[in-house]
This record gives sequence, structure tokens and C-alpha cells, in this order.
Amino acid sequence: MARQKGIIKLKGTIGDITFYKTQDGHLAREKGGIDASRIKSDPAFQRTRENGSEFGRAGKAGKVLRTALRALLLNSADGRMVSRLTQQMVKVIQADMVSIRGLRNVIDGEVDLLVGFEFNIRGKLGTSLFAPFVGTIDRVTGEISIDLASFIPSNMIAAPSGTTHFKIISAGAEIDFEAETFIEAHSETAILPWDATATAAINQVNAVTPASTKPLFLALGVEFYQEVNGAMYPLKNGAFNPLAVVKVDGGV
DNA sequence: AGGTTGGCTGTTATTTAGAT
DNA sequence: ATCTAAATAACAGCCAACCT
Repeated sequence: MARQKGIIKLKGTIGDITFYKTQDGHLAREKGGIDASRIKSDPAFQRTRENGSEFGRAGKAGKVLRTALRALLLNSADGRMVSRLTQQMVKVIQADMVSIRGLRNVIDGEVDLLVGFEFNIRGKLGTSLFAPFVGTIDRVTGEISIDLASFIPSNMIAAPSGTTHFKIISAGAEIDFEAETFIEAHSETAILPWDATATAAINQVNAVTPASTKPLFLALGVEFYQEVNGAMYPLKNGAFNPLAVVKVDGGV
């Protein structure tokens, strides 16, 4: 077995040589592997396949949610949001205490775990919008709404440099994870000046199907704008626009 | 290509137990 | 004391879906 004597410690693989650390020091050797077709058929890989099945389900669930919120997500997502959402969806699925291994799913899982999910790591709602808001999900009427009392923008919104204006946006979504379909509605304020002038009270009602039995989601976000010579531009193409899941009703 | 999960085998080297 | 077989340890590869 090859042993590294040099000062360069490596972990990982370069070409066909893998480097790793053991209690005996840093070692190097050829990489190993396993045949793909075996994982698909060998009974020994049953656990692995169950895992893959649930992981795949998480990926799909994340996609439906993202697609539903696409209108808002366009300007408020960072490059690794998909990975983070998949990660969280896996947790949701793993919280399913009903289904057997490999068949655990979002419906029987803990959709509430998505509350607080930030779609944009560069601009989190939790550290941007300090004005108190109240989210309401009324399953009977199908109204998914957000309320903000009047507030002073420059005090209650931490905006990235260059910001002159902003919008408050929200969305309500009713998602059928099994059919991979959804119903969505979203709202936005006018472009408001980011200054010391108190806003009007904001009330946004996003209507989905009344008396639905599906999981319902409420997302809230802020879009930042910069005014240049009278024209409004999305600030840095929305790089810092926060958007987060603020309320979830898991379904009946 | 990488990031997101957990599970399992193949490969390899080293450590330990057993045998001569 | 020395050789051999088995146990141990560690990581790569691989699967699943999806996006940038």
C-alpha cells in the first residue's frame, strides 16, 4: 500500500488514485467500485433501492413546490436552492411514521418542516423583513393570506445597498404531491419607496380551492428595486430578494 | 459537474487470531 | 517464531430526481 511521506495531505481522488487518512497516517491507493446493474437487481441492495426511491420522491416533491412558486422564485432563488429544498424534503419524507421503508412520502410526512425554508441564501426573509406579519391559511375558504400593519420601510426592512424601492410579494399554493399538480395564486404590492414614509397596511389574499384536502403553502418575500433616472430596475437582478415559506397546512 | 440522502458491495491494506 | 486465514477499516461507486 502506498504511503504518503510528503507534506501534502490530500483527501479525495485524483485520477484513479484515492487519498485518505487513517489512524496510521495518510494513505493512497487505487479506487474501487461496483457495478451499477447490481444495485438495481441484487437483493443485497434492497435497502439502497428503498433509499433511492424515497430520495427520488423528495426530488419530485421539491420540483412540484418550486414549479408552483415559479412566478416568485424567478427573482428570488439562489443557485443551490434546489439542493437545500431536496434536503429538507428528504427530512419531510423521513418523518413519515406510517408508511413502510421505501414508500415513505410527503403526504404522510411532516410538511411543517418546510416552514422557514429560505429560497434565497443570499437574502433571507428572516434577516430582511422585520415588520411583523401574520400569515393565515383558511382551508375552508381556500384563502391563503398575509397581513402587515403599517410600518416604516427604512426601519423595518434591511435592504441591500443600492435599494431605493421594494415590493412585498406573497403566494398561496395548494399542492397535490401524488399527482404532481398544483393550484397557485400570488400577490404583490406596488413598487413602494424604501424610505421613512409609513406604508399603508398590506393585506394580500391568495385564493386556491375552497375546502381542499391537499397541503397548503404560504410564501412571503421582498423584491428590491433601484430607481435610476425615473426607471425602476430589479436590484442586481434579484440576487438578494428574500423569499421564504412562512406557513404550511399539511392537509387533511 | 456538483449538490442533496443513506445504504451496500468491491477492493485493498493492515491487524489479529489461529495453526504449524 | 513464522506463516496463513479471517476480521477490520476505509473509501469509491452507484442509485434515486432535479436544477444551475
